[in-house]
Amino acid sequence: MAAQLDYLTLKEIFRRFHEVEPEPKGELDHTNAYTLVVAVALSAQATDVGVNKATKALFKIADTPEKMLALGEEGLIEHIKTIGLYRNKAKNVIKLSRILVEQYGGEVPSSRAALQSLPGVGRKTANVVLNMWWGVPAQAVDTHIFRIGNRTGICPGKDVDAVERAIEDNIPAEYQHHAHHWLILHGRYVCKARKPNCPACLIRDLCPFDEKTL
DNA sequence: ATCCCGAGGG
DNA sequence: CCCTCTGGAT
Repeated sequence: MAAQLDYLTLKEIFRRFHEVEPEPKGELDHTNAYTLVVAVALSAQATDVGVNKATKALFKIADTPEKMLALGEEGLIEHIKTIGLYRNKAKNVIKLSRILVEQYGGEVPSSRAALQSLPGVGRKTANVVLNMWWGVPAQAVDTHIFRIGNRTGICPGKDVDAVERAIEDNIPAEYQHHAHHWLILHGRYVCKARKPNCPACLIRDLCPFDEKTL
């Protein structure tokens, strides 16, 4: 676990991220708050490319909780069988849809507590929805952010909660809201798990990892 | 700590 | 073959 980078280094790192990509977006396809929740829930331990492939047809016939309930668990499974963990995910999406209809008037709630009470929605998924849909500077720590946070020292921590705190406590306030997407895209395309592409890295000169592996 | 679990890459 | 992918519930 790399040591926490200092404030000025972090400021320079995010200045560069912002310069290259002022408005970073996620890559999970969705058409409304409901399909966003479902897409993020489906994305656990799966690639967004794989999730998008499955939800393309699914969201054409079930882009509301009511329609998802009409489709049913078995019908849903047929659409998401190509995604990992599909049995648990199908059960959760059906249960979650029923709760949205019965307790939230078919709408997606805007509080973390309400989101996290939904089956299949934990802290990470709730934070993604809060950030992307409700504009809250919530920090969802996924596999990429946990890895590169520790590898680079941008936001190190022994578990995801510690990494989330490292982000909130150390990343300059003006970059908090978009930090999630800058970090995840950097982790996905450059600072990859297996073969990090250090020569193509925007912050190579500020990273403690590269010099050890050259 | 363990289970869930298919697709894609190396 | 093995590893990784925007985790969550038990």
